[in-house]
Amino acid sequence: MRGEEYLTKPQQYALVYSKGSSLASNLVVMKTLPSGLAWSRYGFSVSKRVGGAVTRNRVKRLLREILRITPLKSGWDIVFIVRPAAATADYTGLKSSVDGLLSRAGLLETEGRAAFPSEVKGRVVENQRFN
RNA sequence: CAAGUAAACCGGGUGACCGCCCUGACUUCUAGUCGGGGAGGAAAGUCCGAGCUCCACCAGGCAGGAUGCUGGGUAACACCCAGGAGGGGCGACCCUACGGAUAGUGCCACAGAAACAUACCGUCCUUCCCUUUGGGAGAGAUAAGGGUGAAAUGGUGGGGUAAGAGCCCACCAGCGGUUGGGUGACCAACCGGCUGGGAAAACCCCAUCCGGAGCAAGACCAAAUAGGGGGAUAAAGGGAUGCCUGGCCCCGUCCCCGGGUUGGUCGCUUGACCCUUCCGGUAACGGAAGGGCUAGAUAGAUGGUCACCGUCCUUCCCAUUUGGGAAGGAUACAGAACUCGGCUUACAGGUUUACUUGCUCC
RNA sequence: GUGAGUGUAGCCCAGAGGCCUAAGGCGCCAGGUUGUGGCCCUGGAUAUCGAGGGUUCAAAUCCCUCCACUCACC
Repeated sequence: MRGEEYLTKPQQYALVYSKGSSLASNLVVMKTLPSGLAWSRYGFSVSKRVGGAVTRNRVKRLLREILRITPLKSGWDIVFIVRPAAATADYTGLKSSVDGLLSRAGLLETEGRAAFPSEVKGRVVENQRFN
């Protein structure tokens, strides 16, 4: 798999965990960190508490499909941490949950800029202060 | 028809759109176009056995571990097949850690006289004493009966005896021997004497087998750092990795500290492989001929959204012999990571074959 | 991938074939004490010994197979 749009190294995950800001729903927790790159990268963290190899693979495939369709704002590293409740969720449930989180963070390409430009700016400044 | 036993197998299908990984050809210039392929019977648990790679090579001993009726199969096995013995089931059939307890050491709580060599209550005989019915003391015989226990030294019946006892007899169980059958485990017949627990999933003994580490093995390329400090050493030291010994080969060095690296390619899928037919073998399996190529990711591909059809269950309606229609629900266990052979465990539902028992009809 | 370990009451734990119907501490309940509460005293309840099977006369303990969890190494 091409590494351009994905987070692959453990160090990258550790950076987002420690310095990123988080938003949560009942299915997933989203951690975001501005990367300064021209594109956005994302990754998934599905622990064994979610289920066996089959259910964990299925959750990752669903999330990959959702993020393939969804247009993202560029310049962010995003990690989705899956909660055990997502094991029984279907595609539409996960999609609404992820879309809700992304729009709350203002990372959707179309909606985000138009709806909450000021809040997005504020969030970026806040994150940079952490760095 | 019902209940069951044993084997083998399937484990959703078709279509549309949007995607992922590998690969062939073409275009061209590093992205497209057109093809081809893309999870399992357990891929799982990681419980065994191997291949492969490295540890320089070989042999022996100790320790440790594994296996444990017999014969065969296999690359090997704790697996498989066939057979024996024991046990279970009316039966088809199923189950079995199934070597050794006179090689030794230790254990068997409580109860009981006694748990390994013992005599409590008893039974019998005899001597002495108490004047008698009877009682007491002592010497001896006995292992039938009582009682305890999970277990008490063959069982049942008869004879026999002072009372008893394999003391004797018949049958049964066990042991030993002879003969016969079988490659063997073992079986059958006959004879003999009369026989003294359990536990080796307590330590152990016997027989057979086993070197260690693991694809993050290992090889190559690129990049980067150091070319340092300390110690041990020349008839010694080191190089196998539980310990020891011997041989042989290699190194002139070896160990510690410090420093660097987590990129890429190979290994990586043609293999004890799969299918068909024939031959040998009771079978596991082996041999021959012909045909086939069947996932290779690297934060880890094999997916997502729908539509229709299957299969099963429930309810209702039509029909009342099969069946037809509608609505709702269910559609399992589970995801390759070096590769095989097994074992074990999980699994909605279904198919086929052979057989057993019972009921009914001809 | 390899190796090691743990599972016993709500929690922490003892046990090492028979005296285990399982000890102890914290917690819980009831009573006493106190004007009330705490401390204290007395009594009590709470355990399919992770699950299943086997060996044994007898298993929390020995053996086998599963399940869950933890740790170590590269």
